[in-house]
Amino acid sequence: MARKKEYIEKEVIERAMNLFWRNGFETTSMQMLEKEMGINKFSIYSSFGSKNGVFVESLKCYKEKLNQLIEKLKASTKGVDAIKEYFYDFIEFSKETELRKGCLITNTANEMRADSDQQIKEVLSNFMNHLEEVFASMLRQDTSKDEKTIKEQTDYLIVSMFGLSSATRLFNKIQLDNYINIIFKNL
Amino acid sequence: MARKKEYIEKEVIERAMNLFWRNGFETTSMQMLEKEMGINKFSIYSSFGSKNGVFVESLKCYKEKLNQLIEKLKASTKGVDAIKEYFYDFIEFSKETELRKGCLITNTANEMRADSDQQIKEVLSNFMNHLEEVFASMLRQDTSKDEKTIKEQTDYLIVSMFGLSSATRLFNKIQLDNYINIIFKNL
DNA sequence: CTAATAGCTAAACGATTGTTTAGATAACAT
DNA sequence: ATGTTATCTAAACAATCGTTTAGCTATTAG
Repeated sequence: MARKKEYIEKEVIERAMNLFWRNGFETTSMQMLEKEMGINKFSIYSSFGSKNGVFVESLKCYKEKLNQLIEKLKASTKGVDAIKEYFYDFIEFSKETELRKGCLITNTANEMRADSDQQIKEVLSNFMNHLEEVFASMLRQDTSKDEKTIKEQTDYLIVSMFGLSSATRLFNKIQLDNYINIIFKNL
Repeated sequence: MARKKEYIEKEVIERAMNLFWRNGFETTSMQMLEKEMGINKFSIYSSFGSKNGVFVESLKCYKEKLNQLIEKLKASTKGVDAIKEYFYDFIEFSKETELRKGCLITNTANEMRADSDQQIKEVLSNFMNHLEEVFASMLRQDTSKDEKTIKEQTDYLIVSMFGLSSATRLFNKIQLDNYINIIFKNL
């Protein structure tokens, strides 16, 4: 028929994702996206519809990457110790030489306001629910725990993930280690 | 000499602070500030110099309010239990009927980027250091703890505060209670 | 080779950003 | 009462925001 795309959508979205990860949604402009994605505004809009569209795809891309860690977690039989390993895996995953990025999901949750985009909110809450289930099923590997304890500890771990995400952006390695060590003393 | 100001700077800053607290720095525009503070852009600029200036004063105002909780904490002799009380006091403090605001300090820390304003960064790190010292001195009330343990547990509590701040914005009362209960299980 | 068409470049869109300025208003010292 | 001057209102500033459009380019089908 006609001309072919000179870029691969998966590739340019990965670049966009890294930019959003570093700078957040509000601070990232279309101008910055053009430069980082290496394609024109027209191409961005024809592929993804809007800045929000680029962001939603970026979130999906991030979730896919994070899902590799979660799959490893799910495959383990080490119960709560596997969750501790996941925390360390996450630190390694979110580390960057120049800048501490934290977790794109929790960064976005922190950036969220009452009137923020509904679609993005749903992506976030779906992810949180999924992670919650995985944590719970890992905790249940210790059959001595009753469901009330499972619920309590799951809530504790989810909030701890938020603390850890902020921590990877703001604090040093020693402080992170101290944090993680004590988190799992309590379980 | 001439005309007098028709507003009190402390009062309009408190209104600005509440707006920043609800919406964050980036999302809050001068237009919104005008409306919320009830004064003209000209007045804002002549009193505070810039949007950044308004924000820095808002942070100071927030710190003053939070400092009331911290003073109560410092006055206590209940050691780690006093810190737990501080966590609950903070939840009460940051609660709002319509919207969950979290902590302005940690919200701002989460919004911070590599190229963000230096003055704001300093206000944040000063506060973090102060809170760290207070937590440490409360933990030292238990004389059986060595300094290594004090350092570990202080780092843990600081990061936990970040988790709690995000949590007050995103999660419900039950989840918060579960979180706080386990945080203090074996400190 | 030619016609059709999707993707490209680049300029422009209106709206809003933070900031400044010109002129009207009002309170003080004399 | 009057002149001085700080504060007010309101309009305008350049820059940037996310988004759209017009026209050139290049690929493919016939």
